[in-house]
Amino acid sequence: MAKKPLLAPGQGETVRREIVEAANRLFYHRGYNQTSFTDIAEAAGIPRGNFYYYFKTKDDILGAVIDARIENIQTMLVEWDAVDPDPRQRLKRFAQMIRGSEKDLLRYGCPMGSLNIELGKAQPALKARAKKMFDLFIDWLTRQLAALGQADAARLALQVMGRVQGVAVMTQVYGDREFLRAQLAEFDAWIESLPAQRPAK
Amino acid sequence: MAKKPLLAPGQGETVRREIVEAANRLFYHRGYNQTSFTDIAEAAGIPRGNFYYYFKTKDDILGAVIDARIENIQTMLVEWDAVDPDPRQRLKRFAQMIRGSEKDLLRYGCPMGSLNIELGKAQPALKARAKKMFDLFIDWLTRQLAALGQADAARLALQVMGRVQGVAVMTQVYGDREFLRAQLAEFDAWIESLPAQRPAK
DNA sequence: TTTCAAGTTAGACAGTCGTCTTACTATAGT
DNA sequence: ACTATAGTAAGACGACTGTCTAACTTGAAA
Repeated sequence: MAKKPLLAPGQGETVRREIVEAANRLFYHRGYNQTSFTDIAEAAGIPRGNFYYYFKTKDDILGAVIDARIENIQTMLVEWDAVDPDPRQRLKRFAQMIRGSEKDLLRYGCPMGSLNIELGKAQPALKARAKKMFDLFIDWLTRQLAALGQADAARLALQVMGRVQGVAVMTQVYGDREFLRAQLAEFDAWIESLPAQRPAK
Repeated sequence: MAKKPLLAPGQGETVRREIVEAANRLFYHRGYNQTSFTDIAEAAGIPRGNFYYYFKTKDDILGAVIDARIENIQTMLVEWDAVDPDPRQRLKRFAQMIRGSEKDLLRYGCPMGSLNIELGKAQPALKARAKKMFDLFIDWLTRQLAALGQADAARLALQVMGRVQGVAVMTQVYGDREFLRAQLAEFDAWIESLPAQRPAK
């Protein structure tokens, strides 16, 4: 519900954002459980004590981080939809976005996948929230594939996402940028190969 | 080199094995960084103090766990090769193995993938060791695909492994056993579709 | 029977973790 | 000028972390 700490529409809102940004970065780079309050406070440039004013628990921070990621994804997807009316071009933009984060992918893997895997091991409540990031992409992919006339677009979207996740894992495990590029090229080709219209029944 | 703590060919070797087994299970279920010495000692049923006699650091335990996993994988692959001379049947056995760990996959993801992702974030030395588990499968897959006459078998093996990893991630994220089964069925079909001989040049 | 290494056990160690309390400063409305 | 409130800052809290020491028990060789 209320995202604000108590009832403050003041200046501290920017501090709060800085904390979330720092935590977001650290959770991605080191993992959630491997990031401490002290780490975040240092990265955000605020004393550790000030923390509790904005977030009561570490889980709260993760909640805020997930919310921020979800919002970022949503804005991104809305923008894609606004810029490209053609679902095929939108899908290509999706591949392009992955290319754009090549460097991070090699080092840290997929931010959604790695977080979900970490939380899935022993923090079911937190994982449930993190899963929503996937939902956004899956729904968006489903819509694009359906617009291209694909039957069973939802199932296909899951498959596509799975393929992307697999590529992300292998890319991080082997630190192989060529593999990533080749797989993305294949993905592009696959997008091209999709029929333009609903196939004749 | 020396796997034994000092120079002991005595009884404590079984205790050592129990520690490694308990750690192996816990690292899989909770993650490496999320498992404490105390956890392992409790699970292995030995007092915490006895630990240091067998392993000097936590990293040492992980090393032993990885070694154990590597040995398990190797024995498994050798057995597959011994039982089935046909590479196609061997590949199906690979799919069958994944089916057999459905329950664990749903809850904890792929033990190789999740460990590599966790260690890849900030423990490069340990990750390098964990990567060897992947190497075993990749090499084995390459051999089977080459035996089936596939050109560029190594690249294809990477792709297959990537696909499996992607399925594992999605399976854990969505806790969807039907998705896993469907994907494995498709994998089986793909294996069947591979040409029996080297294609005419 | 003595000896000595293999293996066991309890607990100390310093550091870090997430959490929380308390006192402080700044500022805007009255 | 006074007051209420938003926000800052320091540091204590008990629990837990990985590591390490030192005293102990066992069992077999000498």
